[in-house]
Amino acid sequence: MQPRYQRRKDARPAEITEAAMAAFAENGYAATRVDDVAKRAGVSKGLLYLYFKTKEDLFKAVIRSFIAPRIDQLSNTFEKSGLGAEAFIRGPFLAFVKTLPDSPIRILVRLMVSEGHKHPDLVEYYWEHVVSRGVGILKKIIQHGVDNGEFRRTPLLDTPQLLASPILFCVIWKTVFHAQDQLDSDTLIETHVDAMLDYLNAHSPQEKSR
Amino acid sequence: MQPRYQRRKDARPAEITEAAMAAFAENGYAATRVDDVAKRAGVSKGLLYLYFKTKEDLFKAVIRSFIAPRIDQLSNTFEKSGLGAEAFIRGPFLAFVKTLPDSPIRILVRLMVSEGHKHPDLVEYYWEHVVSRGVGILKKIIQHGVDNGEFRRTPLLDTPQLLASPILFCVIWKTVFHAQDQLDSDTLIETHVDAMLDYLNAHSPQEKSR
Amino acid sequence: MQPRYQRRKDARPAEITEAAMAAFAENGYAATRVDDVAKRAGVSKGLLYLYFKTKEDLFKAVIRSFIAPRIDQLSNTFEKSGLGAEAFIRGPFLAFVKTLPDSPIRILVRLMVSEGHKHPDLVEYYWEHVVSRGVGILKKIIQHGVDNGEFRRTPLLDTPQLLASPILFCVIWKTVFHAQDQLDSDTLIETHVDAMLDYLNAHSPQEKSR
Amino acid sequence: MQPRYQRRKDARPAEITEAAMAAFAENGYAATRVDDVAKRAGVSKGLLYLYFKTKEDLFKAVIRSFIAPRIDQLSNTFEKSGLGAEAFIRGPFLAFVKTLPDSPIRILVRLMVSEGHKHPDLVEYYWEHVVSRGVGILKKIIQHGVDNGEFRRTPLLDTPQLLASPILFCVIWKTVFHAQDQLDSDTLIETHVDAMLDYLNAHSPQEKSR
DNA sequence: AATGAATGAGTATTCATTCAT
DNA sequence: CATGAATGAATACTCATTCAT
Repeated sequence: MQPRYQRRKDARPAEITEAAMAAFAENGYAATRVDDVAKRAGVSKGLLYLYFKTKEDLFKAVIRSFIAPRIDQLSNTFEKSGLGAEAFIRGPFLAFVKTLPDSPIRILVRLMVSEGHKHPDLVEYYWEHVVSRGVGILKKIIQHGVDNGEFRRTPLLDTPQLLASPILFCVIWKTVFHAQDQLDSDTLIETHVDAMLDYLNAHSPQEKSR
Repeated sequence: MQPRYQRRKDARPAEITEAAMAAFAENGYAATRVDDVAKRAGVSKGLLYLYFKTKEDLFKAVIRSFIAPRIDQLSNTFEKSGLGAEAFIRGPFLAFVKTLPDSPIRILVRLMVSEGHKHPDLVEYYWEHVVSRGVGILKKIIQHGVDNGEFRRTPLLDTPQLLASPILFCVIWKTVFHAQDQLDSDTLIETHVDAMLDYLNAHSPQEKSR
Repeated sequence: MQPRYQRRKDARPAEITEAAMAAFAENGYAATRVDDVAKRAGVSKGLLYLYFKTKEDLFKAVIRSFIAPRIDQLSNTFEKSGLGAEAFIRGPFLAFVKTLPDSPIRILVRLMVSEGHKHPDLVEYYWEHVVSRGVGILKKIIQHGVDNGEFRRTPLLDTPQLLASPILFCVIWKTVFHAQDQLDSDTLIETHVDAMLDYLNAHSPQEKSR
Repeated sequence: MQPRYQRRKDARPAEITEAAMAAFAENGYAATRVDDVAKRAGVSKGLLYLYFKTKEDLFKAVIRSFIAPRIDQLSNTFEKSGLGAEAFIRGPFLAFVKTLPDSPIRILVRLMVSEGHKHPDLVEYYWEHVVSRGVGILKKIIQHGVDNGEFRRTPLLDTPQLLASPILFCVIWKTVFHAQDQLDSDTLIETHVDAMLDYLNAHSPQEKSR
């Protein structure tokens, strides 16, 4: 009958979720009004409640919409690339990582920091699906470097997230100080990676006592 | 039980501010009820409003109470120490930095990330009084190392905050994933500093062309 | 009992305004609770705030609802009547004026006296739309009487509101002393008009030196 | 011991009452804060409550402080003057009446109109001590004029307050429209008195049927 | 499916009043 | 007498949620 309506039916949840993402990103959870989300999505409040039972429901849907399948992709890329650890880090890894500070992940980080406390299940969810896997991949890469003689055995094997730490640093810095400072995140990240690789390289002559 | 009248005008603001700090840290700005802050402080709502005109006022007082005078202290320490750059970084700097991830700064960071958006003046305040100064000190130390031949000339001169980036990383990580993971922030920070110093050291034979 | 949903968007504002008029009339602005207005209107507080952004908004709407279009009507009546000034004053004018002391204008007067101070824009509004026009009509009538020889030239041309002053007098008197005294406002007003016309009449032989 | 203190002790209530009068005049009863009154009076809130048990108490004291003993004085003046009714009205009465619209009575009127409703005892008090007596004096004067042949018998004998009605009119007008219009109350009152006397004069040839 | 009028519990803020000092 | 810190009840206003249409 009314294809216009039917065609949109499937898209509705996503439309609302996107509007909500923008709203939550701007104001945080508590300060975001459901009314506003509905208005942004061009939908009535009533309809919104048809798709999401509560405001919290909507919030969770927003957070979940961030699942980064690229994490697994990164893992695959590494295994299929046949590259050495350093080459992979300097190549695909660095390229990927440099895109993050200006990606929508900023929103996710902001929301997790602000609201994570109240939604432990979401934190758990992200930990399991994204973060711990990411850390696992990093560990695998470093281990691979050690195994094939590229890298020394360093404490980085126990805290591989150090390799990716500048991402979080840049995201936070940009989120908070965007008005005060234009951080050159590319350079910062590259420098960090350079330093890490120096540190990891087995041919480095210094004694790393600790 | 408690005497109704305590007549301790001077201590009150600090008492209230501390209670508010705890409350804001737990729930964020919007989700914190003034009523609760008053209760925590063992004070009536009315009294709270005698000292702070609005909830926002209170919030700002909390944030401002974080001024880290230790920043300047660090600067002084460096200049008076007579230590070389590396020695200073490995010594007093590292010691100081390792205390941060578990200090109340966690709260500050959380609040700045969650609510900074809404209070640009506070962000500005912190930028001016704390962050930009901190960055300045880092730069001065590195520059000193370059000047006296300890360090190579690297991009770290332009993004000195990289030296301190793990602090923010650890704070965020612990804030969000305290239930999932016990991050060994000491090791992470030490490893990072080791790596940075390797990278900076002039005697390092590699070409850092980048 | 009452259906929760009445869906009568159009009538709502007027219903609320009327309830508010009664409440404000009874207690004045500050002492009227929005809750009470809502209750009187048989409506929830929330709905009230859907139509009026603030309590002051509501107050202004109430005051504005008093616009007396009869003012202009009076002017037209005079011009179309073809009556002489005295005949008009003794006829339509007197009839109209006698209705006022017991009309809802009492409320308006009370509110303007009590709250006018705080709402200068409302006073201005009424001055412009009602009072100054009313004074203008009075002046026109008297001037007409002078022009066609009915009336002498008297100071009433400069203070024509004197002709209508008993209205305000009666309203105030009744408002304040309703429990102490039953003022016969009809007689008072008629007497006043009689006196004014005597005074105005050109054939009156006395010298008005003043 | 402390004559400074003791000397003021007696004056305190009056000082507070005056400050309160100013405050109530500006804002009305409900919108006046006891704090403000105390501050205006240069006194602590606690002391204020030592003299006046409640805010309402204070209000009543303010209102009562207005008792116009001049009312009785006017009555005496009339009886001792030996003047005829017209001469008295044109003389001492007019002079007295013309002072009123700009006297503090404005405040009293405003307060009675705004708050009288809530304080019937005050209204009663004023009715008995001031207003009904004033009306009585007016009636006596007019009656005297009738008795000695100066005046005709008119309905003014039943509504003698008409003679004084412009006072109230001017007070209200000035209170409400001070920003819009500079009413020449002297002229208005004089004109009104002229007209009333014309009307009252027995030698006036017209038939006053009503 | 879609709307938006209607609800009411919840929150910031004010201010008369008290009372330890 | 005098103070002003302290209280808490009262009140304007918001917003998630419901439901007749």
